[in-house]
Amino acid sequence: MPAATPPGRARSGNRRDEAARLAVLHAADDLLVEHGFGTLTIEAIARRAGVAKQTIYRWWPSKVEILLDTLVEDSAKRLPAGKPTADGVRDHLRAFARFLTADPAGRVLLALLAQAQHDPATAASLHERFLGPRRQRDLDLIAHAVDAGEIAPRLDPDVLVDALTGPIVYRALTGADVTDDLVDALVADLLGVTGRRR
Amino acid sequence: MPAATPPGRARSGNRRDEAARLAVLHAADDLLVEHGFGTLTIEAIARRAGVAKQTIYRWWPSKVEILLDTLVEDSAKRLPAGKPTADGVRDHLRAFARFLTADPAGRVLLALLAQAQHDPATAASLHERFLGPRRQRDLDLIAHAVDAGEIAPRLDPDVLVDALTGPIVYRALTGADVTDDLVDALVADLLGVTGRRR
Amino acid sequence: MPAATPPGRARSGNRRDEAARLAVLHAADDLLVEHGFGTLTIEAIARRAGVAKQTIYRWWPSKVEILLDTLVEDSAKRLPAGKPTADGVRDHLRAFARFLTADPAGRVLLALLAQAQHDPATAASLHERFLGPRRQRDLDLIAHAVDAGEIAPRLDPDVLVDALTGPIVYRALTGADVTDDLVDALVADLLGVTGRRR
Amino acid sequence: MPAATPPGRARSGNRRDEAARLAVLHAADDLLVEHGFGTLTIEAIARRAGVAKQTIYRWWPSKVEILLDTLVEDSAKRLPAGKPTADGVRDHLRAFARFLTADPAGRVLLALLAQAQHDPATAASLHERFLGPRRQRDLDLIAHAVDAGEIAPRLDPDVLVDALTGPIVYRALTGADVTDDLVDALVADLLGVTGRRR
DNA sequence: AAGTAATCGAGACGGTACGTCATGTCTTAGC
DNA sequence: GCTAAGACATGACGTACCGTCTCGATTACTT
Repeated sequence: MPAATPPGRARSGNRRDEAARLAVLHAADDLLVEHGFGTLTIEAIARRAGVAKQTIYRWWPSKVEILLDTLVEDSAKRLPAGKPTADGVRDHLRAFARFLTADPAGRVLLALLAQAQHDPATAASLHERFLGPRRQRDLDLIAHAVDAGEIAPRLDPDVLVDALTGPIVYRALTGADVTDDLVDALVADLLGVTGRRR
Repeated sequence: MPAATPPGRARSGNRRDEAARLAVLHAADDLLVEHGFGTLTIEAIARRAGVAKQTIYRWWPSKVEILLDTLVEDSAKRLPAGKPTADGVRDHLRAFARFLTADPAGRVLLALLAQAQHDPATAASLHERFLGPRRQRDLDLIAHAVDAGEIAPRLDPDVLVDALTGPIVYRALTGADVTDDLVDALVADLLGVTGRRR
Repeated sequence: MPAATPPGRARSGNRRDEAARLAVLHAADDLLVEHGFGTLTIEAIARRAGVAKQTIYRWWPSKVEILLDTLVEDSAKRLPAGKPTADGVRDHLRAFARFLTADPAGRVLLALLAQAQHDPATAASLHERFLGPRRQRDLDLIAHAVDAGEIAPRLDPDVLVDALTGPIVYRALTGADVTDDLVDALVADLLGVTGRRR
Repeated sequence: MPAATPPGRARSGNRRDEAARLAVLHAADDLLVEHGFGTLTIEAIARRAGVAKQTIYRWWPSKVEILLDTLVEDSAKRLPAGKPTADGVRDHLRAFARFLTADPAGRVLLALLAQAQHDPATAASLHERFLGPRRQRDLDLIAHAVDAGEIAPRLDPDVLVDALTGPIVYRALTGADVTDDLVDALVADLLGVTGRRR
């Protein structure tokens, strides 16, 4: 039966095992959500993923990079680019707030932001692979909205991004909830919405 | 010579050794600043402080509580209450920004905020001993300034506190600098300064 | 009851735990006999002894030194000094042959002699702690027997010791048995027994 | 140019590669002499021989068998059969002593004899491929010399072989030197040389 | 003044996880 | 069908800290 699924252990060979890669990412994600970063050890990930420790060390330099991989993949799915309108910016921030507080992948971001305080290498990776690109996208979004005459913020764009993102992240970090009302209030106060949209 | 200082090891006895307590706090602080939270172990603190491990375990339930002790003591010295004027609020935030980015004790706060993401017990302690009291003092300060007619914010006080604190903390967390200009811009945009000021 | 055995866990403190020391020695001995040197790992010894790995590393630099400890202690019990007579030398060698082939501690000696081929450090330790002293005792025994006129070997003492020990060890190493008859034949041929004997 | 030596990697095909076989044997031999048995790993042999690990596993069941191959090939070259005279036996033993102490292949024999203590499979292979045949040749040599009236040993041939071989091997195992004088003394004392010699 | 109690430095203990290495099995792909 | 290359599960290595414990010395409060 040439086309049948090979019985038992059937992958492996000379090339990277995609199944193992995914098993590691999912195991890391699950363990983080279930037991927190503190007990998230390489050994536990390996056990949970049914993968050898060495397979993890072969492909990832640290558990932080595993989490970054999951963050980058998950955030790409869950955080689509916003439209350059006042509503678009508001929805973009609402989605980010929900991501941080309700999505497992948001827990990953908070954990990495935390770990970055303890470890410069984590800080560098996090900036390069997530924070930097995201900030650039936010800046672009705002610039486009300004160009379109949708918003007229009084603050410098570089400050504005942090004035919007900072409170949301800070609330998430301190365990407070981040409601749509809160996001809307920030948007209303900082964006200088023009025209018909209140 | 019966009254002479005994050579070598000389105190100890029935009461808590204040010198040991201070040695532990300073050792923890120093090690955090020098090598980061990652390598901050109880054993390293004990070594650096010249104290037995058990002496630490007798008085502190975890290294987090050691850091909280240093944070509470240091922040009381470095973060005096602000005056309920527009300038007072501005200075208060400027001092907080400087504390976070330039003061060793600020590094402790960032480390604890980070650790709180990994460990609920840290989160609880940090709220109870630092974040809660500080937020209350911020709310009081703002309320007094509003009562005095110094400021007229459009945002709800509870949101306002995070709108001011959040960006500062977020910048510190991401390693960006927090200039007086940035603080001033936030203050100007969010506080609705009245009267002679601006 | 002041003389009673302390209840529960009663050892430890800042002094070495004799129970742990013995547990390690016995575990090593047992595992060697049961499964051989190849599977004798520090981890297995720790598991079997119910002891932490670090406790082993604290006191022994390698598994070889553990075995040497058991060898030295056991051989002292099982290999009493012989009397400086022709019969004494014969009994001494018979006991050694039995030790090598039938006694678990003899297995330890063969394993160490083997390991010494693979590792110079083992060779050095084995000489210092066992082979050297034993050779000296053999030389003394022979010298006394010669002085007493009990034996009159034609070979130089230094050669004689190896001429007697070598065949016994070699037979043990190659898995052959070492009978009393074989020992007696060697003794008869090499010792030049004098006087009333034979 | 079809007949030219292909550049770079060039042989292979569907027959066993003799060059690879020799490379493995030499690599094993070299590594044993250079770094000892302890660091002699399959991976190291493969690296040194410039051969894939699997190529080794395909042809040899263990590193012991690799060494046995080198031992059998080398000892055939370096240990010619002795002549059935008193001098022949003496020269035979002198050559064996030199083989053990000075020849790399002798180191291989000692290593295998050692490994045989740790592993019954090694013991079996070593007996079958080296020790057994060699013992038989020794017995034959002695029997012929006795028949020829060259020697008249008092010991049983089976004991005699070990009485001659044992001390030499034992000295080699314990790192002592094995001089011609020592061999000659043993021969003189055990062989009962007759006739014109001595 | 003797006894009691809590402190301290020291460090051994049973554990868990670390990151590295070698094992022997397997697959891919070139010749 | 052989080869080199190398991914994989397994498991031991020796190290670092964990948090608990026992020790012996020291010093203060009790009677």
